Amino acid sequence: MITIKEVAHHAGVSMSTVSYVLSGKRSISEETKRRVEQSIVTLGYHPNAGARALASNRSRVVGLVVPLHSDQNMPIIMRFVSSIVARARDHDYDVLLLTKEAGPGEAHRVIARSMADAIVVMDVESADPRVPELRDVDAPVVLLGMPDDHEGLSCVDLDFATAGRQMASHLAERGHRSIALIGSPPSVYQRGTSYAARLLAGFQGETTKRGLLASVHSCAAGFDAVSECLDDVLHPDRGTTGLVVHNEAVLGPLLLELRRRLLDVPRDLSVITLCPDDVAENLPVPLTSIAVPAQELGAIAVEMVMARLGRELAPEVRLLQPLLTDRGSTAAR
Amino acid sequence: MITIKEVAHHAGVSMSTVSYVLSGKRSISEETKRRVEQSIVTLGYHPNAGARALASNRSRVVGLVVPLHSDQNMPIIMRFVSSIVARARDHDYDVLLLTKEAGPGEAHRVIARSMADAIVVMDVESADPRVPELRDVDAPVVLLGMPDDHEGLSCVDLDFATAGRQMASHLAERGHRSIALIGSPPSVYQRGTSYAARLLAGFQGETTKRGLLASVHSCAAGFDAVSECLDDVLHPDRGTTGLVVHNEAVLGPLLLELRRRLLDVPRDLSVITLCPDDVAENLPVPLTSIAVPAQELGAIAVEMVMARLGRELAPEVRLLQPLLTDRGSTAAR
DNA sequence: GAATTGAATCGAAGCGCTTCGAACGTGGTT
DNA sequence: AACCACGTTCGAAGCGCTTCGATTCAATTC
Repeated sequence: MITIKEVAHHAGVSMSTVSYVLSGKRSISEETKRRVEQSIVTLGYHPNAGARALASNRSRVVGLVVPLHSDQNMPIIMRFVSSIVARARDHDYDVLLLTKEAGPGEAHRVIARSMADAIVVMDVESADPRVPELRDVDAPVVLLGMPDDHEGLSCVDLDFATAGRQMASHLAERGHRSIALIGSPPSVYQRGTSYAARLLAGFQGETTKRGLLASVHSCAAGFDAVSECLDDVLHPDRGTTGLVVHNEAVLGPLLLELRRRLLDVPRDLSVITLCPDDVAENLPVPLTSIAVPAQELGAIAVEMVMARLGRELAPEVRLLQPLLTDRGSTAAR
Repeated sequence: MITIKEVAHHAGVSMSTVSYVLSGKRSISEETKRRVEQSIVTLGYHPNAGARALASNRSRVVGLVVPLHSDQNMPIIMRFVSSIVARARDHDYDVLLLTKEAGPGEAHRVIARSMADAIVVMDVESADPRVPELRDVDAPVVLLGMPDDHEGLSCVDLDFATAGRQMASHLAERGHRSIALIGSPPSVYQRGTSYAARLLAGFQGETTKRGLLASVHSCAAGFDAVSECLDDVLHPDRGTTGLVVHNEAVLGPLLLELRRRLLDVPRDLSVITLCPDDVAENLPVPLTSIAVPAQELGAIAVEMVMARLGRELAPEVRLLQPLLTDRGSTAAR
């Protein structure tokens, strides 16, 4: 193993000079810098992370708590992970993989052992049991998702309430008077997944305000469940003409089932949804949708964490405003 | 931060004694051990990972290279990740998340810097460009998947060739004389995904040996692609009566489309597939299938890596034998 | 009773790096 | 000519841990 000492010797300078060339924390003459960099390449030097962490009190690692068993939405979780890793690497940070399933305390463990400098937590729920523990973690923590009680914690999330409102408005403005929300399976609501509840609240607030007829349906994945759900949604008594779907897993089967029933989107039924853009684009019928900006949310989480590494910064909640893309799946009536 | 020194002082022993209590590498009297452990709890001591790594030359971290942008199969990738993290934690190891997309060299970087003691690489392809680089990594490396040229490398994978053979046999033994394989989209074969090619080879070997009529179809996800593919598969000239599906994403639409065409499984068409057990169980028609033993493969990868940490061990290829579960989706004819 | 053993513990030398204060020129000020 | 300031560089003191003799002491052996 090549050490900084050998590099120093090879370049004819002291260890500290090499260190300063690497960190840029003190000015070094061009000539010396060149020589040192040359030696580093020639010898194939790689700084030892442990030694660095020990001396500098910084591991250059962020811990990421990922829900690995989550029943659904793996692809979208991966988008988050992917953007978080990429942004962290931009800051020359690595990512330590912690699992939600391993329980709380994982975050505390890696911080207490100085394995990581900060923590990002994904898939945070309304009454997430991890939240209290996270408050006690002695390092910057950023949550992806917003628990009900987020006092003293930094969070990033999509503004689901506004998204709910916006989708309801979108239909209302096109003259729909009776609309339905197809949401996640009951388990998601029971678990108190905060985003589902917030979207629902926004949706209901808006429909109430506008005096629309609104029904809400919890729907599991699977073709039979979807078909059953549609029976309910489309019951003649309701006169439903617009559909808000907040359940990615259901979109494919739903559109198929509508086709099977010879119902055209948007002629017979307007549909708007919340899902990643490329999903909305690649459905049998492209859907007007609000995007889940996984990339941006991940990037912001990393930015927030990095900003809090050096200085003491107040906790902050950042709600990304929803962005609606019209793909023509909603019609006026 | 509580250090080992403070623990030692609190317990009235030397630092080394505390260290030996923790590592168990030398015998310590019951009495002393008790006192030290008590002090550790009282003071809330957590060993500093960097210092430990520096002194012991072991980071207790394994690097895991994950394909984060992979077009498909995120859920199954997560299963692998999940089992790898869990098994690594069993060995008191943490997992550093590296992405396939960040390029090769990531593995080398973390090893050279002593950020990790070993590397596990997922989603290895036939002619994986990472393979040559991995040979030069100065640490144990285990591949999940088997590149064509795996000399000098340790690999774990399902025996896809046998799986292909086995599925063909299964249908042949039930009297099917003309069968079809529905595989992954062309991109997967072009990319040279090793498992797809191996399954195909096994399938073709077996059908040839048995003198069956066999057709092979590459099929993209999406309902239209599936429908089109079925037109081809079920063309009357072929007389296809049995279907082998090696493309998880296609299963749902496929079964739906068959239902739409009023074809009953297994009465009109026998179907057998390779996918995780719970997927096979939860389809509209439960399918007879060969399982993708993600848990086991992940666990074995970790075992292999751990076994190679201390001693020098020869590279090894381990192919898990396929396990077929009959769910009644294939009939005799 | 001296010598031998082995269990239990201690002390100190690193592991490879960062960082702080000091030192050394050099050039510009007074 | 003495002084200061500044840009560069060096030396050394840690950072918190592991590990390798060395030491101690009691139990055993001859």
